[in-house]
Amino acid sequence: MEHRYAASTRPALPERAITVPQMEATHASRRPAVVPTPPGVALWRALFGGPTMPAAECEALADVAQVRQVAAGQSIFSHSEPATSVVALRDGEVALGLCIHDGTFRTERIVRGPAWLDLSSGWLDDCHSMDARASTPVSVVELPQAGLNQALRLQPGLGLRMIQALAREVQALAANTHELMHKDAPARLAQWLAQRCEPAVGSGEQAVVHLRERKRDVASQLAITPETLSRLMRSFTRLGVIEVAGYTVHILDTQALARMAQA
Amino acid sequence: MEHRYAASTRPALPERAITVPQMEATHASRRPAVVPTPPGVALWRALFGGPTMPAAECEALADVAQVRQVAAGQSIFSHSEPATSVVALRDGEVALGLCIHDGTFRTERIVRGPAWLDLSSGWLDDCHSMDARASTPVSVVELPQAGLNQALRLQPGLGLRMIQALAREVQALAANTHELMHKDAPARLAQWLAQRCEPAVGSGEQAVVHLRERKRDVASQLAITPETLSRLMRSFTRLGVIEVAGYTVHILDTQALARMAQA
DNA sequence: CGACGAGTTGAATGACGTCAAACACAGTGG
DNA sequence: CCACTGTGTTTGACGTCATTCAACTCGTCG
Repeated sequence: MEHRYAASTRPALPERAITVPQMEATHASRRPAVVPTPPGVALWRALFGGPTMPAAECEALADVAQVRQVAAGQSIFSHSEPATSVVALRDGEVALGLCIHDGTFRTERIVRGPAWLDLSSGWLDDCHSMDARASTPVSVVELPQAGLNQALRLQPGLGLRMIQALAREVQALAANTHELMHKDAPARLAQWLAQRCEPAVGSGEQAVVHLRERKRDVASQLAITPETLSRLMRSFTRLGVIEVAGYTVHILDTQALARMAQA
Repeated sequence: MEHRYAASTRPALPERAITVPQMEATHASRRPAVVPTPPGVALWRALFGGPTMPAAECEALADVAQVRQVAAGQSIFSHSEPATSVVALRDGEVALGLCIHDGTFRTERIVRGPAWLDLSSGWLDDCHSMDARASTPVSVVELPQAGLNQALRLQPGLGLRMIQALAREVQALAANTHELMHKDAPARLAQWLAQRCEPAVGSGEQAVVHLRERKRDVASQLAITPETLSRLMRSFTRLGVIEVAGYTVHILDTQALARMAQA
């Protein structure tokens, strides 16, 4: 009732997520208009998390990589479609989730490139475990299984890098599982906020989180309903831990937030 | 009220889980009494899931593997202890979970050998993500990072196998996460039962699940309380889907169970 | 203006956890 | 053989947290 949206904070909604809502997925499955530039060293280093990745290994990957442009709203791959490649995201934003019965999409995770989209299914002769849908125009890199095997033979060092990338994914998933099993909704939200709070934005001591997706998508990721998210935000605000202005969340008490994320 | 425990079904509780409850973890951290026999081809094939694994690769692994015997109740590794090895379980039963504040242990998963215990942390210079505690006397195989790198150089095919093992782990964890996010307790129990129902045991058509751990540990794995598990079992029984006799669960209606596991 | 979609808020419902008591069974020692 | 004890499980009463349903507001787009 007291504090309505500040003038400049509300319109900052992540444009494309709103302006491209669900129903643009109709035609134009590929767009050869923009010639895809081959992926460079920077991409591979970002994906494998090592600034020390030798150029030769990058090249071996680039040789077998296939770039694909996907329009916003389009499906990139779908669960239960057999996976023949390891898939990475070069540019843009992708919603990973599951397309449920009546066509509605349940987002489980939102990924912004560069990042892996499906690092595991491609190695097994198995289906993708999720659906992936572009929420912006994206550029996707696919590494077919056969090509990967070849690259591994040429550059044995790649094997270790791939193993480490998978190991990181396992760690992340295990942590996620742990949270879901043992933390309640407030703790999960607190952790989520703490994880992505940028240190400060000039104005003194305050940490800030800019929500870059719709709040309902944030809720999806936390496995709660949008209503619950809203209530939790208000509850945190009443406690003086955060301050919400549209899609900008100011963290007033970082320690309290960390404490709430514990249990 | 009507059906009390059948005479022969109840005592079948998985002995050691009962007779070794919590408090044997005191001394004797290693037991050189039994000379550990070096791990054989069968172990590696079981771990990597391929009957086609060449003997040379197995040998390369065996060369760097270190076997360790751990007594029941002992810790095998502990979370926040830096991991220097990939760890596998050869024999016995291990509870993976987290040792919470006051010393109580929250089981998240129960593993019976042969299986991987921590396939990911050892590759990164990172901590184990869980605690592991032997619930029977176990035989553990450790593959130190340095040795693994060496084995990978000698046998390049090992890289691919390791990648596939990790990929399988990622798939399993992703499925688990998915269940926790979107399935309620009855669905999770139904799925858990359906997953481990042995086809039949001679007596006609009936599928059977033998609980090989305490019910409270089953509950832990499903992220519910023992009370809720008990109530769900009774509710399923009332629906005519299962029949519970101590630690033996008869599946009366496999299809109904599968249906309940869906949503 | 009117429609629509995002977010918020309130009331009602339900699912699951907590607490406490009772029960079943095994092992022990009289 | 029989109480007695300890552990595991079951049951009931009750509370809490989160979802559901139904308004309602705000802003944008037609």
